Amino acid sequence: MPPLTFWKPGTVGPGSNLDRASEAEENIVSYTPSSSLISIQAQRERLPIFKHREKLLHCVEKYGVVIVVGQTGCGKTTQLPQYLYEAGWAQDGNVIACTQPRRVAATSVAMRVANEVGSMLGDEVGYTIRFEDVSNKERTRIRYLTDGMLFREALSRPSDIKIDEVHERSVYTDLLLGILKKIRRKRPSLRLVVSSATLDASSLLEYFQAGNGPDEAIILSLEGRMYPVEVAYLHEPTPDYVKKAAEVAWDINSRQGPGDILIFLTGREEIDRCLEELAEYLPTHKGNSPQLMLLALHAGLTTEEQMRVFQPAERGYRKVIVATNIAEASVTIEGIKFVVDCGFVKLRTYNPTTTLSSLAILPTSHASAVQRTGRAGRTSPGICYRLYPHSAVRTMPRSTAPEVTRTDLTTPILQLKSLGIDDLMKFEWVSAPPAESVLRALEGLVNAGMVDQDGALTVVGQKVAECPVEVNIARMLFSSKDFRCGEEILTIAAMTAVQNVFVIPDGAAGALAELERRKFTAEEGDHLTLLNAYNAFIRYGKSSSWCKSHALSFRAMSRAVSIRSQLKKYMQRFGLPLQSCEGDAKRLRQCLVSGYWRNGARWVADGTYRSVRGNIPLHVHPDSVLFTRKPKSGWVVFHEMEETKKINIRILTEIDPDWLLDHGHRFQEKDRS
DNA sequence: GAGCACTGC
Repeated sequence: MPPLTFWKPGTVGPGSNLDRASEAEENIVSYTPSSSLISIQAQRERLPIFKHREKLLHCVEKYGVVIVVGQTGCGKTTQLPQYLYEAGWAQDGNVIACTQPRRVAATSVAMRVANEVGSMLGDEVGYTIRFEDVSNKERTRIRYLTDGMLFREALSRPSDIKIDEVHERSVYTDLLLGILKKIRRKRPSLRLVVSSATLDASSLLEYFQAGNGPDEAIILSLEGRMYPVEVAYLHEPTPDYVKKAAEVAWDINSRQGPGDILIFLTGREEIDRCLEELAEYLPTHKGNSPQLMLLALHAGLTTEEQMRVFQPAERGYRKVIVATNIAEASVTIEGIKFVVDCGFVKLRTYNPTTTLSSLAILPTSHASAVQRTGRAGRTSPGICYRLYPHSAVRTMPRSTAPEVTRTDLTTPILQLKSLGIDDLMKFEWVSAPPAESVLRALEGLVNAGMVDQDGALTVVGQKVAECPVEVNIARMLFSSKDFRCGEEILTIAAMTAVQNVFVIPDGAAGALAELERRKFTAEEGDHLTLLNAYNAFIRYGKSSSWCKSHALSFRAMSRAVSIRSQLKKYMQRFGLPLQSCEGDAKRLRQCLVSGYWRNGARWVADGTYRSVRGNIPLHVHPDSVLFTRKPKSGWVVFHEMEETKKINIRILTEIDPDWLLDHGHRFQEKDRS
């Protein structure tokens, strides 16, 4: 193949005249390897953050909110809570709560800190995530938890310090920041330490100062410890970044020294195509460069397949990992020296006018690009190849719009209501969602009987707010009492909450898996098919090898078991009976309609459906058992719809259209206007 | 007629 000529001259290789990215954090050095030979205390003191200990404590003393800006690896997650603990902030029954965006982060950090403090996990140092509470009400002083979990506990178990990892602005991060600002007005003794990316720090500062004065908050910058990463750009935009990514990876392999390659693309389809492109290069391999070990990484893979990316390459091999955004923050792979970034990401957006959510491929934000670049500098200096021209950087958004501005707010609004925040227009959002999203959510809640006409939470609304499921699913759980099918609805609720239940590989194995899946197929549709799969999983002893031979994801099935048992506790608490419908699928389907009545759809001659809410063609997702079949009645309800290239509906069940009428009158009045 | 980025309760 021809040598790559599209890079700016000399951008590749050390000492070159590099077209560097401007952001300072890409050029930070000073790395001290930790050694097991030195004491824990000595190791802690070697961390870059240690120099800032006194200053930090001084700030926490003086300001209500301290916004900490620091790099991954500077020690803020493990050290800050300990500094606060050592300085006495966890006395008199107070707890230092530290939130993490993900479950694995909360547990692994808690383990490390427990070790450093010399505590048993769950004693002085503990963690709380869904399904697992390894903490002690009396003794735990430092508690790591997911932000969703802290939000859920928000007003019931007050803590005195909260540390937040807010780079990834999940809905719960935003809700938490909003209510914590409010709580601080009532309880000024509560301290808040918020860790943020450089780009967001000043807007967070303004947010907390607004209405509270300049002494409310301060920004504190910490030094990180990353290796420098050079950044190279294309001269011209590329018409096909998938092909280009493969070309660049092959070029790196023939021209650069050792080090693994990580390629960022947007989805499974692109990943597979890129791997095919790379495979075509393999026969042209020349003796003096390493062989390539090609690996995919996305959430749809089994745990086993995901683990392969962590295994070091064999001698004479170089790993090329082609990944989705999962590798940007959720998963960290050591030994990556070269990053190839396509500059795009698949993002969910929400249109409140149509209540349609879309999955679109959009340019990454600047913050995201920096994060991807940093993946090349974790263990040694690296190079990041951005598959777009330098000029494109200016047109990129500074950071990704927070999730709260691009999602359905039905559940979050219900939860805010249950926390006593009634005047939603006055709620101080860090980033305000579109007013229409808030109105739509309220409207939906009124229609579902969760909120009354005056905007007050109803009795059932208060209960549903506590349930960790979507509102329509919660409605089914409650009406299962009338249809005497609590057992089955509980299972269905759990199964619809997990993703990637059926594992369908490509090629011949995929056809076999398809056959396996048909064994669970229920005439009535996908909900009952999921029910069959779950019951079979239980019947065959929740075995992982059984899952494997029946094309089911053991991970997904096990999660469904956990969710089901959690939801069961809520049903018992609310006095909902756990009756079985004894095979009466009609009752069960009627119960589904009680939750999904807004998602009714009619089959039309071309094989698509039309929603009761509009006349747009809805396409059946190919995973559905109704993909190839017309329902006898011509009507279905569906779990969700999403726009990609077309509008797809997923998880369908055939119904009698008359069942919709009981619910329909409400919708006629409200939604059509 | 053919496809799901990623979390979290």
